[in-house]
Amino acid sequence: MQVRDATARSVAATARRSQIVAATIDTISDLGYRQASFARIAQRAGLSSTRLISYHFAGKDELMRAVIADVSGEIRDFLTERLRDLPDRRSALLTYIRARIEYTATHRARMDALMSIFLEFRGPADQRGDDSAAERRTLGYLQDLLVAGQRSGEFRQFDPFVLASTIQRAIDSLPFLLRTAPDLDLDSYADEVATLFDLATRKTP
Amino acid sequence: MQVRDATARSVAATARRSQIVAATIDTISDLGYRQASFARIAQRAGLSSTRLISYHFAGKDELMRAVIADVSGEIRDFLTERLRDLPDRRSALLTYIRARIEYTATHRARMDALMSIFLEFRGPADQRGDDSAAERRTLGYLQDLLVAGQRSGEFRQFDPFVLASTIQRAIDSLPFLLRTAPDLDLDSYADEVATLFDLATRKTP
Amino acid sequence: MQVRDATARSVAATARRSQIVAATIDTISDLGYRQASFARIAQRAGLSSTRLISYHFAGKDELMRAVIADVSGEIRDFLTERLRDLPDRRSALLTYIRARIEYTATHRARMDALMSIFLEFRGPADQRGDDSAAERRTLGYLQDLLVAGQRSGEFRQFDPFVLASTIQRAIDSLPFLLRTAPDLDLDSYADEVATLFDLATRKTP
Amino acid sequence: MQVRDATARSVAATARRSQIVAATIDTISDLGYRQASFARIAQRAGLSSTRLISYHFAGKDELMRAVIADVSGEIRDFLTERLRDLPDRRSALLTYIRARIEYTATHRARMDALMSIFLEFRGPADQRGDDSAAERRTLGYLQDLLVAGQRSGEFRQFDPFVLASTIQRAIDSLPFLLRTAPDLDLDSYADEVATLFDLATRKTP
DNA sequence: TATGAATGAGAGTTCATTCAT
DNA sequence: AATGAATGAACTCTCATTCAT
Repeated sequence: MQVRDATARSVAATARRSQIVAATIDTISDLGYRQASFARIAQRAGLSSTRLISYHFAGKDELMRAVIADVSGEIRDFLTERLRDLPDRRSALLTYIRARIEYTATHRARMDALMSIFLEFRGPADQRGDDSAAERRTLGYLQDLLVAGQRSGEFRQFDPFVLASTIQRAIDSLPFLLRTAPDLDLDSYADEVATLFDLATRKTP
Repeated sequence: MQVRDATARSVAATARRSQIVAATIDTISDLGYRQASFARIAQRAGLSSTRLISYHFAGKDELMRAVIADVSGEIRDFLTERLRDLPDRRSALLTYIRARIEYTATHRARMDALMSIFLEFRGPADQRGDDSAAERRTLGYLQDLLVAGQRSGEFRQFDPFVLASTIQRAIDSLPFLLRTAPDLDLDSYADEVATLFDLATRKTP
Repeated sequence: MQVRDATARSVAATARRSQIVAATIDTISDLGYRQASFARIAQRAGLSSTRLISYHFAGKDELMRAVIADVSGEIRDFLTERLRDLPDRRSALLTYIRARIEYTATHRARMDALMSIFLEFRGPADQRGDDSAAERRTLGYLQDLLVAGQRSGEFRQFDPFVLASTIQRAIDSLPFLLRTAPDLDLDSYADEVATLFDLATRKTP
Repeated sequence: MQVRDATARSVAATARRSQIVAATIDTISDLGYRQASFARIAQRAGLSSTRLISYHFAGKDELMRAVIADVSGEIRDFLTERLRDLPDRRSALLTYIRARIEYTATHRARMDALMSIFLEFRGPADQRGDDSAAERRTLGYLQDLLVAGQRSGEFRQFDPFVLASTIQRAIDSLPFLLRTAPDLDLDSYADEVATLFDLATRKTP
């Protein structure tokens, strides 16, 4: 019998799940999604058998969804905190960009794992429509922000979808960039990207 | 004895390799990298056994490298043709962006497969250093272009690496964007992206 | 300490056992014996863990034996009631056939489960000798009846074992027949089978 | 790559498949369907790994279908031979019954395996509609025979479906009967069953 | 009377690759 | 240039059961 009902779950079970999720994140970050088998995750978590993972998660998909929920929930909280009380859309946009980059900088493994999973799930095209909910939500936030800024006259006229996508990709791909260039100065990187999209969105004088 | 030396290869062998490479591209594009097993590729190529693939390619890696060589070679030719005789760096940048998007639009499966492979190879960090040669070459071209434009005074001062990366990602991620939005109008998409990066690079008035 | 001695069992424990037995019957009837795992039975019984089943029953075999006892006891009572005060063996035989079919018609799930278990238990030849006690008992009843009828001159001379087996199978297989033909008219089915075996057993004129 | 196309298969592959099918029949007959795992079948066939079974058969279902095809094909040939040139329907019916019983007597393991598979496949109700094709074909033959005999005036009026089912079950259950009574005299068994259904079908004088 | 957590054994299946011809 | 047969390793997942409380 497995523990599948998220509403009622014991403290011990929650702790185990967290432990497994953490091991999963580390494993994916180090070895990539494909190498992150139950066996390797169990090994890293110090578990004697993969069976315990199957016990706590209905399957690999549910485990990955748990990772997504865990990380993207944390990001949401982080962003919510940072995006509070901002005077205008331009500040919101630039803060969003900087905050996302900062989070990536300070949570490399988590972001790396999250993006690896997204890529993997997006794999067999259209097949996993529902799983990218969190992703679409974020894209939606950006798009809404851009539209609002256009309406308020802060931004020039552009296609909000294209801009939002481009911004999103620029940030989302940072974990992969960090693999090739782990010593990248992320402060100046954030400055550059913020400036880049500021220039790309502001009303041309 | 197997045929692995590219310098001396018969016509028949070359044809077989091309056939397998084409089937690989289609399979990856349709099912994603992970589902693109030798069995599925062989099936699509109409081969009775996976053995024939192993015979012509030393391993999965070599097969994927062959796909990369095939597609990125074609892209290089396409770009070389388009980027000839341009008056200035700005034209070169915008033409590069438009040309890459056009190529993606007219060769969806090829680009999808190429990007899927790049992502997969990039996976187990640092492990596949050599395989992204083609990728770095492209990034290098963009970076050189941007640096030259800055020197000539056409572009503002920015970090060429960051800009080049962002442009690259915006274009590279198009195949994945097309999975979610296959009906995207790629003409206007090209306009938007070109404008975006024009504004982001030009000297602020 | 677990409760396995049928002689002393509390009301609550008995109720739980009945609940589990009922869920087992439904599960087997719906999904077949093989799919009737503890997990699925627990789910249907509304239990949070398979542990509770293991607690009340020493193992899967004991659970199945409980189902057999439950259902075959009910059948025995039903038949005892119907077979009371019959004038001759012929009436007894025809009434037995009709009563068994009627019980099957009005207790489809129970009979389906019972027969599924019998078939499963009979599986690994000779291995489960003791479990088919109830089955042999029924066969014995039929056989005794036929022998008595032959002695009294009501039936012709035939091998009582063969006849009893054939009658038994004709009735026992009804649940499986109902899977393929759920809309079978069981009244006329009973008529046909009763007539069939009446003709097969009566003294040829 | 697996061998799945029945039309073109090498001699060696056919031999291997036959060997595996034979081992499967023995295993099922000895241990029952459930215990007949690939591991046990491989062991009995003298193969070093279960992998070879998976290589020759797409899955467990295909293996079982191969067993069904093998055995039921043989039965069909056997019956076709026996049922040739019979003067009337009554002879056909009695010959059919005797021939089926004789085949069962002389091919116990094969029939045992066949019936075990049928029962297993029939398991998850309705789910495997197509697999019992061979079964329905046989039932159809019997039913047609009975109808023809009624039209020609050889048989009394009864429901052909009920009679056919009962005859079928009486014969099909013989392998299971043989498990409990392996020393059953099958010659006299055949006599009894033939007489039984002769009386049950003939026109009452 | 009941529970959550954990377990070892085994299942079928997929994978890229190799042997011998 | 090509082939059929075979392989070992690894995969996720299910099973009934037991431990400790």
